[in-house]
Amino acid sequence: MASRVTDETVFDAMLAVIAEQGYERAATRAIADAAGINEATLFRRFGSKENLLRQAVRRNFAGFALDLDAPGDDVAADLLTIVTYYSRLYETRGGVVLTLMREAKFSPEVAAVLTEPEALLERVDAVILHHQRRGALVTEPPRHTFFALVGPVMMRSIARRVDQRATQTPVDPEAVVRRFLHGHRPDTGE
Amino acid sequence: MASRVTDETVFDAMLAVIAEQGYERAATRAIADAAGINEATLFRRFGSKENLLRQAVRRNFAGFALDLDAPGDDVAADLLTIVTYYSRLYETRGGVVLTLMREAKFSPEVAAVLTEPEALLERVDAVILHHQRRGALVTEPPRHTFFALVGPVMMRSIARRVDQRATQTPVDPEAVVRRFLHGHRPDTGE
DNA sequence: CGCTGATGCAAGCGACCACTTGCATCGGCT
DNA sequence: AGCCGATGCAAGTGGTCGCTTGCATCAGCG
Repeated sequence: MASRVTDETVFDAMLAVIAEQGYERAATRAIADAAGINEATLFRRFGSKENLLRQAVRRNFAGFALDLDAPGDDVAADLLTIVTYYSRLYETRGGVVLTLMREAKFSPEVAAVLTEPEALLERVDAVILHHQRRGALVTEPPRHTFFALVGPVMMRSIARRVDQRATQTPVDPEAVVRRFLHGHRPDTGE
Repeated sequence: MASRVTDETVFDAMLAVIAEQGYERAATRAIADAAGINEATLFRRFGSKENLLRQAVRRNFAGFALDLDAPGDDVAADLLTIVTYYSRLYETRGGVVLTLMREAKFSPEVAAVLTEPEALLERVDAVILHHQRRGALVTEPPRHTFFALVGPVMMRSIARRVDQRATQTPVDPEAVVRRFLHGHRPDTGE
């Protein structure tokens, strides 16, 4: 009874519009149109643009569960879990994620919304620390390790959206982990 | 005669405002204030916001020359040149570069301005290809190599501006290249 | 000294946008 | 059937912003 057009539809519409316009440019009118509802309805249902974003982010990234609770003896396996998660995220929602990350800098509105998904990073930190202590990874601030691991994935996602000539090939998480662990020299014993 | 406030001052002001506000939010009024001139003067001198951006970018990134014309036998040395260049760029102008890259996606105005600095990437491609053919690098699309190399640097620059808890430590280009070539396993012979 | 051209100032125009409001409509519920 | 809440529609409000304009000022140059 809530509505003929579900909230999920509106969330998807919003994320889609943000992906191609950015948050600020994403006019509530355009979001409403994309969702197939009236702009007034959108405000009656969600109150404000910020609140709509918050709900959309929450509902969308809650689904992306990262199974990281029990880091084991296998570095490669754990890193693969991480890379796979982020490459899937960037593959499906890359436009939104990057836009929001950037826009958070100057929009407290956006920043406030992003605090929730950021909690995920702490769990990643823990896993990396675990393997550093085991001696399976170079010791350095875990965020550095994280950036080195995920940076390539993320840059390809950025490039796909900026550069025409960039590869459209999706990232191969196994290759990323292998290169990360063994380096980019050919035939180094892999 | 030209003016008491130089064009360079205005360019710097614009890039500074963009770095913290983004291009769209960077109000011409705010730029003019930051430069210490009147908004009307700004338009009389530069015509439009887009043209101002173009001149600012041109003048600012022309200075960043990349010395890459003669790739040699030393992969590490050539990669170091590349990483050093980009880490310097992100260090000093990271806020602007990333913002513009992202905003280019939905603003043809910005995209048009960025075509010039993009030419640089082709020279980087050539160097990477050269070393791939020499057998010093894994063979893959050169842009992939580039992303894997520079991704970590760039992500740290992004993080510095988004995450409070991120490292403020500047990137060490030598370490980046070493890890890139040899991987993140400790003591792999290096 | 008188001209010229670049500047500052203040006001305004037109466009866009988040958000509101009043009213008619329509669907499900009792 | 009759009610009620959610919707669509259209118009509007107030704010921001790119850009313009008219006028006064001020510096350099002959």
